[in-house]
Amino acid sequence: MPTGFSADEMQKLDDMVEKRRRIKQGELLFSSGDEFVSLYAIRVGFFKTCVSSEDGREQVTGFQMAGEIIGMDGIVSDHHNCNAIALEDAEVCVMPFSDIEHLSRELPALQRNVHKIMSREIVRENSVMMLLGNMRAEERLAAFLLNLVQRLHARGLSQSELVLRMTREEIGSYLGLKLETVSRAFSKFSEDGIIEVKQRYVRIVEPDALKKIFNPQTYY
Amino acid sequence: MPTGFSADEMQKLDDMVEKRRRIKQGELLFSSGDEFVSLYAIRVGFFKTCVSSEDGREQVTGFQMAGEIIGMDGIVSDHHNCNAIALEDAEVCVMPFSDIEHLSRELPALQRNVHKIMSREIVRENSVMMLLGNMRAEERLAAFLLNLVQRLHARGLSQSELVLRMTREEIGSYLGLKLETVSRAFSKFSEDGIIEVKQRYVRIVEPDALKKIFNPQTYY
DNA sequence: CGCCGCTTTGAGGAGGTTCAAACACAGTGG
DNA sequence: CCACTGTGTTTGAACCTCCTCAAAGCGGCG
Repeated sequence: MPTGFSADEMQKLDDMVEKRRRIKQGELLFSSGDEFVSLYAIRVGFFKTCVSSEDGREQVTGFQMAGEIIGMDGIVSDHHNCNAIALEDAEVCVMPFSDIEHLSRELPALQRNVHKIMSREIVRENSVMMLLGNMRAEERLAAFLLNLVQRLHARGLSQSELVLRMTREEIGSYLGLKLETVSRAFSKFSEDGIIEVKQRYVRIVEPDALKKIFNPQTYY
Repeated sequence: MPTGFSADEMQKLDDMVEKRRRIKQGELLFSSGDEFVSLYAIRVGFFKTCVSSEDGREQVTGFQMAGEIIGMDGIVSDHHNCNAIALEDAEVCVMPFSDIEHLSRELPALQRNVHKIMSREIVRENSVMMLLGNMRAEERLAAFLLNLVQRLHARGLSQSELVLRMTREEIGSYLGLKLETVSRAFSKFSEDGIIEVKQRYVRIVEPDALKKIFNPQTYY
């Protein structure tokens, strides 16, 4: 949240986000069909969101980490349209959406923030569509790794090392690939000396090579 | 827009949407990088939105018709993140976003509406991700046709006949397929007697067959 | 230790892409 | 009026990437 609020306003914001909820690894924060009541701000932990078709196919629609907001899919129909699952033990702030709407009528900065968060999600999904529609397997994985490490770095973590919170299958689902294809791409990057991989641990040795794979043209 | 506004409120809404803009076929309503000022409500016509990567690949992110809102991609960064191109001569209402934010502080129903519109876009993009990540070519085209005809029907048009406003290439870009693959899928549906196709004209002869292709499980 | 979930690797196959050529249709101008 | 042109579409054949199926390997945990 940006600053620029008075003490009184901060108090109201604090009241809104006072409620916490813990979710253990593997448990659902909410699932498709649940009544929509609140948005959730992730305090600690790592989530995936996924939708499933009636015939049982699953699509991971995003991975969310501390500081990010989830649940906006529920606003349109007053019911959630995806599942949110904790990939590690997690804690969220429960923010009742009616409170958010009420408060953001008084606090233009909060209103603007809510709009930006939703717009950011729209833009993110646009770039995932680009990924899924136009890119080859290795380009997708390169983009995925670069995005993850960039977000982790913004949270004070390393920009070259990370521990994946999700399985190859979940990465594959997000990227529109099978788990074997993801594994092969990891192996290829490793053989080429671009990354070091050991199970969930990944170290990015040649970030520029990764960027070049993600976006070839820029480097011609 | 839903009703439930007083006469005074309606006047304010009218003032906000008074400004119109005409866009000829092939012209841009806005393009990536443009400063974000307004959302646009389509009054007449048909648009596509698309993003392009630095190496020139294009991804159509959506097709929008009369009654739908575009431009929400611009909120997050105060600059648009995609191009909006008219696929036929069109007219839009220009709705300055600062006015929208100002008014929606006074009108909870408007505020709620703005939130729903953005949430709807997020949910729509989720289902496109499912399409791109999990479905085969014919399933994608079936889903696309069913979605189009359903939206047209909601506007009082036929639920079995439509004239496509976009090329095979644009459909392909949206669905993550090449234009030849789209063409072949049309031909296949036509051979199977599911649809009749003549260039841009399409008649859905067997909607149930199309639904079955889109979602096999439901019909087992 | 031995089980279980996850990952890696290989071989073969399928769906979609690429390249190429012919066709349909609308608009233009002789 | 009709040939001419350009854009968009259809169809075919060869190819390539990714998927499928299968088996083995790794690592954590009871």
